Amino acid sequence: MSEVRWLDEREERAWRSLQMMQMRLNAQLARDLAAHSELSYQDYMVLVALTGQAEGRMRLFELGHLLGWEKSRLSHQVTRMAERGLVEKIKCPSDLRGAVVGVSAHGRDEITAAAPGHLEAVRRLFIDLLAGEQLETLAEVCERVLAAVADEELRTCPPCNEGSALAE
Amino acid sequence: MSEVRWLDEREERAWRSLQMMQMRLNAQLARDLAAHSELSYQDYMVLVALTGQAEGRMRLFELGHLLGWEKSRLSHQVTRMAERGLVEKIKCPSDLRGAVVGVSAHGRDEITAAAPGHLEAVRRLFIDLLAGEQLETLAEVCERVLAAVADEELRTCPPCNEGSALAE
DNA sequence: CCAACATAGGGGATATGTCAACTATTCCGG
DNA sequence: CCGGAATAGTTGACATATCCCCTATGTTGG
Repeated sequence: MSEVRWLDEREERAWRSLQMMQMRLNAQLARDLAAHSELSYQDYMVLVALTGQAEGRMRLFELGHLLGWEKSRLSHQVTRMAERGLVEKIKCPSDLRGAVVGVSAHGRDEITAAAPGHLEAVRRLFIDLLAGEQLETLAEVCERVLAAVADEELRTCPPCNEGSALAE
Repeated sequence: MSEVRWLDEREERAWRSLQMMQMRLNAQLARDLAAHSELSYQDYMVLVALTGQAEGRMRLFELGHLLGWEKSRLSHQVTRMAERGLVEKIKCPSDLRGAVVGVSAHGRDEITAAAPGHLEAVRRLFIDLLAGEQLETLAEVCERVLAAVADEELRTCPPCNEGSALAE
């Protein structure tokens, strides 16, 4: 049980500005998307993932992995999108537990209309502000952190809660 | 009306990994906090802000600026926290429109108990994974983006909606 | 002093996220 | 071929966020 290592000035600055950026940037992009289309940011991400697939459709759990979403969130989201006619959901013939989601014609129209504006916003507020080297460093940082998080998710989530209770 | 400039591989990688990291890292930190304390991540942020103040209290709108939250969100959040006894809210004597929020004794206990564990998680999953230079670059990137977002917020939000309807 | 506007905050309706069951299949070892 | 574990997805309750409008004060120019 060692001393608490508080963040020093540089660490504090990086951590705080990252959190701030996340919140503000996402909020702004979401507002922008909402103002120029009928899609929420989440709708947009789902449609991007689907239209990137060969036939514009994929298994729900694959979509979940791709987006990094929990299955429950995805299920609710897809249900809502299906109600609005943005996607279609059918039972998977080869695995009766499963379902396949696909973009509908309407969904394609919406994403096609929204994508250029959104992309522009992403460039204006993010990509085009940064030098190539900064993008490079950023990606390395994110991937490093992502790996650590994935590692901890494994150790904490699925079959854990047993063996060694850390400090309880 | 120029061509759409899609993201190239490097840009795509940086943007995608950033979004992925945001989601996963925050989710993991929130889960960790929930598992080891009675506080949500949002509760934690409010309490950190308040305990950083001279008397452990501040005006609601100042807290809002500090956290970068919208007033409505903050109002709901503080109301809930007050119901749980984590903070106290009183009318501001010098400005009858306003309110002052302060940490309660219970709130102090909770954050004191939760802080070391959370800080450790932040180090384990983020800070300690990165070199000093990476932290430096990250902070610069975030601040640059933040400035652009703040700028756009000004031009888009408060007294806008008039003058030139973009494409409607 | 007053009218018009700005600011601080509240609150409801609704959209979305999270958690913890729960069902239906599929997979696997014997 | 069977029974148990794993997997895919759903669902309802509840927590939280956002939108938009409402009230009460302050502030200011005439």
